[in-house]
Amino acid sequence: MVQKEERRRGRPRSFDEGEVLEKARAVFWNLGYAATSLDDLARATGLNRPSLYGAFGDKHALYLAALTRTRDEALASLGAALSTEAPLKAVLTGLYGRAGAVYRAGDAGPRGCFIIGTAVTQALDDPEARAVTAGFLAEMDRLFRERFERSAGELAKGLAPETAAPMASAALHTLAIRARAGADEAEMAAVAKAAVAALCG
Amino acid sequence: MVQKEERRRGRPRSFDEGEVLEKARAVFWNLGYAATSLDDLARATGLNRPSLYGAFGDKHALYLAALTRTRDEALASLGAALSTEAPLKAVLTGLYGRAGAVYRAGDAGPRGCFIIGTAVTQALDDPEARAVTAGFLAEMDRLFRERFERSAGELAKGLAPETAAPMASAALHTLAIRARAGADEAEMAAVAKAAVAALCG
DNA sequence: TGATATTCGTACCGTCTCGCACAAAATTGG
DNA sequence: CCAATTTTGTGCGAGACGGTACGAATATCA
Repeated sequence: MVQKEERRRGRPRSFDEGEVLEKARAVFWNLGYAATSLDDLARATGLNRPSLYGAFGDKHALYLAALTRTRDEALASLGAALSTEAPLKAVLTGLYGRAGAVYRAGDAGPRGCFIIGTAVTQALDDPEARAVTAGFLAEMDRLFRERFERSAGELAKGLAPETAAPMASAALHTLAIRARAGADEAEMAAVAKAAVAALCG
Repeated sequence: MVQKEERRRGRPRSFDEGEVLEKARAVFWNLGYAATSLDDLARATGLNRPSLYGAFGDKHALYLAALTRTRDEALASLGAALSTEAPLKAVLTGLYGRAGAVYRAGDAGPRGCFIIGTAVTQALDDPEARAVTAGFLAEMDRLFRERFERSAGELAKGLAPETAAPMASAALHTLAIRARAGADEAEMAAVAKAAVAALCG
């Protein structure tokens, strides 16, 4: 049974935590961690700084919350896409196409992948961001590898699952980078097609 | 004939512009553009802020100088590596191995590629950084493609030069990302090996 | 209704930020 | 030796930064 959240004692919150986190993430996504100020976040979420602070802790904690949430959502989405039992070529084509569309979206220009576009920069000086990033990359490799093991016959000749997996991840990485650098739809499609060709022959 | 730099009128500079640029780049490389302060740069270079300002302009101009210099150096190095006429497999293996070593170096931890690790984040809000990044990516693709066209027979069966090129670039991108996320030498080697396998069969 | 608990909004603190003004220092030209 | 020119270093100033104290507001509990 679903545990109904019991009413707490004091003044109720005037915002939804999830929505706020999403709006905050959008700002981090556009500007990166370091270039985002608490004022930017307050403006975007509609909250003022003390409320933000009370709900999530300081700026770094808020960023980490957005980061881990993104990691979970992205991996869930990737896992779902890879669990469909269509031909591998079709699965990958659809997957890369949808990823490219996400990477090219954004209110302030195409913004790539949140983790690759912001956490990688942050990773050197921020052990927690680095850990999330490393876990994200490893899990991505694992999901690809497991799918490739289930349909190894559809890989390009001579390509083992554990060899194809990091290259399948690499295709997503390069799409994320190229999108943020301003690649147009044609280039994104060409890269996606090249990845499928290299992986499936 | 080499134009001897004639002595200028006033007080001579007490520093070498190239060395300063290199030290400044190291700071940007570790922290990213936004998280780097002029004080950080002054401390690392030994100059004080007004000298830095006088020689390069503001923080953004200094970053762009470091960025374009890195682009030029990296592309020259890649071009040189790809112009050796050894077997393609050997060329790529050596190239990815050396790139991985560079990406794993750094006084404050493995720092990846300067452009991918800092300019990609910056790209969304900074048209000049985005332009340098986009040019870097395009030129990289071009260098790979031209080399592949010269030795198309060594590519994996069914892989065209213009298809293999973006994936060869993607391998460098993923190496840069993984290094900054803390990948150990074994993972870097495995990814490099996987890239060669996917490209050369 | 009154006590308690939680959140909200203003207002503020100390610190750091970038960029520059200004005078001293160091060199060349005459 | 003096004028002209350029760099150097101190030091400042206006503003942005992250973070918090505190009282008002809004809810539940008894």
